[in-house]
Amino acid sequence: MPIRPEPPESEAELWSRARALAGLSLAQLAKDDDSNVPEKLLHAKGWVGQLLERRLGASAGSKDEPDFQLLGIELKTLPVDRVGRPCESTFVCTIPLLDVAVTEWSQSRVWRKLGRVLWIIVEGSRDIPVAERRIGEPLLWSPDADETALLKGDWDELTGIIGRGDVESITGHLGQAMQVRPKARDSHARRRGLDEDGVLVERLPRGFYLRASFTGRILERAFVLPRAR
Amino acid sequence: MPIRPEPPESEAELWSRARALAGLSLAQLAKDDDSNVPEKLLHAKGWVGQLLERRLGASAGSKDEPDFQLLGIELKTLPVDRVGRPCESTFVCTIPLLDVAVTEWSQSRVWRKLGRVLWIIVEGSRDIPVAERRIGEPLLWSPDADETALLKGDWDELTGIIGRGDVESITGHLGQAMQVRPKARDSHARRRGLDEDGVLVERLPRGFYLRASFTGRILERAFVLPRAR
DNA sequence: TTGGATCCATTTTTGGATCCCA
DNA sequence: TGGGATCCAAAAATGGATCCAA
Repeated sequence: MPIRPEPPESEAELWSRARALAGLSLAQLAKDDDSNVPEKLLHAKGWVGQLLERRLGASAGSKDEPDFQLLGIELKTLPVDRVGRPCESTFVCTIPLLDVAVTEWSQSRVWRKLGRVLWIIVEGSRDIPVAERRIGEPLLWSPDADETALLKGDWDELTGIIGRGDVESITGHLGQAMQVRPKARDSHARRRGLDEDGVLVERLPRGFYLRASFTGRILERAFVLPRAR
Repeated sequence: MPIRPEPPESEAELWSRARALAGLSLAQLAKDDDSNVPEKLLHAKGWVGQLLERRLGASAGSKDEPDFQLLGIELKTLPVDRVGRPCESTFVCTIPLLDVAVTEWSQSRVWRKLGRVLWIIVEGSRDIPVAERRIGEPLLWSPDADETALLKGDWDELTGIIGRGDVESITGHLGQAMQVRPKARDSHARRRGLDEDGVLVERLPRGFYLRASFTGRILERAFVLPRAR
């Protein structure tokens, strides 16, 4: 009897569901889900995220919409180390190489996804067995003015380069808060893109990712600084 | 030990392979393929075409290229009735609703596919058991001036309507040689298209098809008229 | 540390077409 | 009768991310 709730009908309902999970181990969540806890995440990289999607009633599937469609809220799990700092970057979305350059920031997939996010903190240290890792506090976040400016700045810089057909020159070093990195089955994967002359060519698929340093500051703002006041 | 040849390296090699199949039954082909002959094609609509792809060494898979990539030749099976007339229309390609209107005929997927076609005639009467249906003569065809003009005329008319956002007004009645018809899992399927104002909307996916009357004339030109001279 | 590489499940798309009722 | 509806297999794309060598 797996627990598979209907989509939450309000932000308050989603929030209350998320609060109720804080402190539970992944083993406890998996039991209610009738799914087996993998020993390692190497061959189950999306397992934690999908477990939480089911448990919280996310409804978007693989549609290009926020996970909670009714509420316009995106769900992201955020693995943290023992000190509470993110151990990984956070995938945002794939990059439509053909038209990202003619898309306005306000109409972009990045902005649509990041406008409102339910972060679920999860222990991510590799020396903790997956089953014993615990869910932390949830955080309902929208970027403030500073964060929005950072993201838009990176967006403009990176999509500008892509629009010039120079995506191959982009490395993960670019972007203060958000970077562009490969997002593919492997380094041989190819999708259609544009070269410097606007001609169709095959390119390695890319995605936008939030740097761990950026999500770390989000957590600090929410959990650390308020207490210090 | 299924027969799975390498792609043919010349038109002559492909032609010789195709000639060798004339007169064989589908059961005989299936035996060399280690595949079972379906009783009806209702739930195996693409079976004959894929059987011949494997047997002849087609290499494009589901890429947007001619089946014999090296040779620029498209493979099409053509089911005919007892009198040798096509019993079905022939699917050409799906229609990229977003950009077909700004594509030149000479750069179109239709022209790339139909520039050179290896037609394999197959008995298609429903009262002949699938296993007993026989392969007919192959035909290596390129459209002549008249056929090209017909196709380009239909292309210009149909893509013009689509470009105006009027795809919903198109029925299978339009087009002399080539028509536009639904190409989808069912009538509820939707893809992105443009409305009259150029706004993104969800539309039923469509494809280009050759009318049976058009492919019938191709066969007449190749097999009937020469003998009558 | 972290940028580049990779992994799984599921959905969507593509290419192969034929079915069937008004 | 043929235009609209539908069917399957396989490949590609998407959304979920973590791994690991330098």
